[in-house]
Amino acid sequence: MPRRPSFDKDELIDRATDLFWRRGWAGTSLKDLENELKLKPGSFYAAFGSKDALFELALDRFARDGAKAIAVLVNEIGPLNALKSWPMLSVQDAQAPAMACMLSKTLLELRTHAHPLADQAAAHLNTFEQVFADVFAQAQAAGQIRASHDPNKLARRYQSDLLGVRVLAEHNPEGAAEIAEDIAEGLSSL
Amino acid sequence: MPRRPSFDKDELIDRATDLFWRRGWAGTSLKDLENELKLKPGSFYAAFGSKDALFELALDRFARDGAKAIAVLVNEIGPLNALKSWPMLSVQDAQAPAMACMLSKTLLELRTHAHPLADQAAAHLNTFEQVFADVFAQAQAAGQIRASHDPNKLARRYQSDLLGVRVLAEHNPEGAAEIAEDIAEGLSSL
DNA sequence: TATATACTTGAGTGATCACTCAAGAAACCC
DNA sequence: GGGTTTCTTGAGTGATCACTCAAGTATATA
Repeated sequence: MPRRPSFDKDELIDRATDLFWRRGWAGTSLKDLENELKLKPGSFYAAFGSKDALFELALDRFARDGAKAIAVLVNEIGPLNALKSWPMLSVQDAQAPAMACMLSKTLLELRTHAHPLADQAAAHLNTFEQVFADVFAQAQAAGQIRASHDPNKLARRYQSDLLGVRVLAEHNPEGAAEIAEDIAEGLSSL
Repeated sequence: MPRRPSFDKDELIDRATDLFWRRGWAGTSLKDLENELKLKPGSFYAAFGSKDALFELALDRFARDGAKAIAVLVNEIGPLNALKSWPMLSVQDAQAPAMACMLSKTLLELRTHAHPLADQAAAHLNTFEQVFADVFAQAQAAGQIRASHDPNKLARRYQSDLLGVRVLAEHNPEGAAEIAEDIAEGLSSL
């Protein structure tokens, strides 16, 4: 009996994620979303409920895709090589809407407004830290990194380095590539 | 013959800088500024011309104050100790409106909109990189860091580390303090 | 084909955005 | 104190914000 929607909701979330990542929360208007998703306001609200609800889906999508990419990389080239490659990949992804991490952009934009989406971004960042800690632990288990290091602390420093180089990449891509190389080299002496 | 303004423009710029640093560009409305600066719209526009013009003054103020603080620190405790202290000071400044650097916040918020203020922020970041390079060079001249290192590259990596730890500090102050300590320790082995 | 059940449309909501401007108030020189 | 000049005030500008909703349309079952 029901009429079926003419769009693939999943693909719409992908497109919205790109838009939000590039333009930020305040920088993306409903009109922008309507144009990008080819949805009239009524359909938009029927499908997603609100701009913030869609932004939350976009944060989840961004985090899910990132975690998946890291897992694939670990599987393909091993934990240490994955950690060494990731910074350069992050900083040189020509397809990415922005160099900086969407989570850090959201955190910086909304934290001081006490907006729930900032907490959501922070939670995802913590999850990534745990993901990195797991990969460091795997590298230790494989004898690639000395067991005396605390994988949680390595992960925290790694994430800090990653956040920094991705901010740098926004205005100095070449410099950022150099630093990404440095970060990778630094992992060799652990 | 002329009536003199009842406010100290310089002090108003300080207050505006705090507000912009905390809330960001889109997150600070004219109404916010009017409340904070106790200025009616007419006076505001007579004094500053536009929101963007004041934001530009605020970026300049932020950069000037930062450069001044670093210079004072170098003068008081020497170049290497200044570099070692700066990350922890940045991350633990209880008076600061936000942990993250105002320049990086502005860059991330406005770069993808091709807003002139993003270029302004990027230019200030480059200036800071040069300031750090000078301090590294001073540390080398004082024999505190090996001369074989390229001070420009050290400065770039240092700034990347600093940007990262200040983003981290937004949602994990304790972790950020640990990393700030790490960054300082890393400078000892140069 | 008739009917039920969605999905789609787009004009319209009040709120807020950055900003303007004309009129009034205050300070200075003579 | 008169006259000039500037500062201050605040109501008001059109534009845009996120969002609503009633009417129209398409699709599935019966």
